[in-house]
Amino acid sequence: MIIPKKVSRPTKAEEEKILELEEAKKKFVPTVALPTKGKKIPELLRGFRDILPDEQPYWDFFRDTARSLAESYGFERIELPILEKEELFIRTVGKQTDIVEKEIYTFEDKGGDKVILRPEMTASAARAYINHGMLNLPQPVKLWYMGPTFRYDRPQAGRYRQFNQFGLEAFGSNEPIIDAQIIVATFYLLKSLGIETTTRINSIGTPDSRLAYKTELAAYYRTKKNQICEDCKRRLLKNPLRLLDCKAEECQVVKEGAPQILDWLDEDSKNHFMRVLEFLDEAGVPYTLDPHLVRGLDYYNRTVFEIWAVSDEGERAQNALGGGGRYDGLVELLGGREGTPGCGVALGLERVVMAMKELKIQPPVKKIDVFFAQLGDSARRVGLRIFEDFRQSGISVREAFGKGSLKTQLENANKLEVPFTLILGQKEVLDGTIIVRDMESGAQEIVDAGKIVQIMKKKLEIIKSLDNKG
RNA sequence: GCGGUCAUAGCUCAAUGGUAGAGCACCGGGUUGUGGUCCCGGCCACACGGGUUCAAUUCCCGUUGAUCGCCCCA
Repeated sequence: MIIPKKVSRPTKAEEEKILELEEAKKKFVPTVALPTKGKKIPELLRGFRDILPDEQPYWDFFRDTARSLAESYGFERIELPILEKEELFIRTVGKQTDIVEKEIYTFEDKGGDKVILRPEMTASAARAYINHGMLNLPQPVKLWYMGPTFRYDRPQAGRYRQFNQFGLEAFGSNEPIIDAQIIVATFYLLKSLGIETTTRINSIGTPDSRLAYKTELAAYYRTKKNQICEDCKRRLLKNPLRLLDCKAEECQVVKEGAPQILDWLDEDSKNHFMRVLEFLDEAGVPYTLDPHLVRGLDYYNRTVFEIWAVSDEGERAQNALGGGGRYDGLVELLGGREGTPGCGVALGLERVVMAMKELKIQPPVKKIDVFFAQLGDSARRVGLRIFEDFRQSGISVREAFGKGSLKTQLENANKLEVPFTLILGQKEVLDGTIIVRDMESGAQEIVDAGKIVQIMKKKLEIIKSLDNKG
């Protein structure tokens, strides 16, 4: 026997009535959006994300490590505006680059200025160097920065439209040791976080030699046009330097016979590069020579490099953690003193955090010392003051004033893995006492509420000294 | 900007052409004020829009988003 299941669905007439009602609602309550059948939930912009509390330990770990490391290498913090004049980046990053051609957020502000959400920070740093006459400071001027940057790119793992960069910049010295120091500092920064890296490095010489090489390379590839893949045919027209990056099998033979950029370097650049490598050898920092490495920003010259995580599973990492190089023409290009050299690196923080997670690196967690549990309003009132006493004496304390039952509060305390919970009820308030519960053993003692901070201080010290021994 | 894959609770995953289940998480309870285990209950979802159909979470199309590759980069 087949029993058709009854499906309730409004009839035409009913449907019309519903529509009518909804229209009426709109008219009567014009300021309030009424939830209808399709709930409208606010959505994030594509490529943007929230960094939630549970991810913050990774970020704190990075921030703390980066700050102390940068400063121990003599870099000083600079904060740069998020919005800059569009022109700044078109001139420096390069009009033809993908970053400027398709990835920048630009708009006109109310005053009619063409502004841009910064796609990177090196240009801003150079601008600041000029604006504030930093050429009068002892050179090199070494700066570090951290903050959000924006590129309107297609989002992917480790690639967002708003992402955070950390960077080091050194202006005013063309010594190869500066290039090396920046690479070394970056290496040790990531190492301190538990990420082993290797640096792919190359030299692209001066703009002139680079151009000459590019022409030569294109000429070579043009003679082999029928042996290369479709992608490469496109690259040949658009960005010949990228030809050397091709992974297609049919292109490998052609690639091997291609001219090498190192052969086209001028003597000074070649020398400079050799000395950078010598310094890296001396520092014991691993690197791989990568004659195919080119960078997409116009301002680079001589040394260019990328930082890659070394992973056990071979080449799983798709993205470099960071990159950088020398930009000797940048300051002058922006109208600063002729011949002011510079060199820097930038790390993509989302990528660093991603690497930490993949490598299962545990960031240090800030431990809570004491949980304060309360029962009833009088206990809460006293609790507020006790909480403040603890906070001011540097003991980290957590509470759950919003909770009523002791059971729930102890559950919270348990999840936080605190060593001690303080329990304050009606009775204790009247007696001027407070219960101290050892969460591991469950042992409790009743102590004088007036001395609670000193008592807990002692107990915590004992625990800490035991931890250090064990 | 181009191509492939995908979209079910806060998370991880089921099932189904007849409007959906679990585990974890969250909230509450297992008699008076005691956690880590256990038991009970509650909350919460078919991304959005359209089409085919008596009926769509399921099939088709579009949108949005994620993901992988290209491009590029951090």
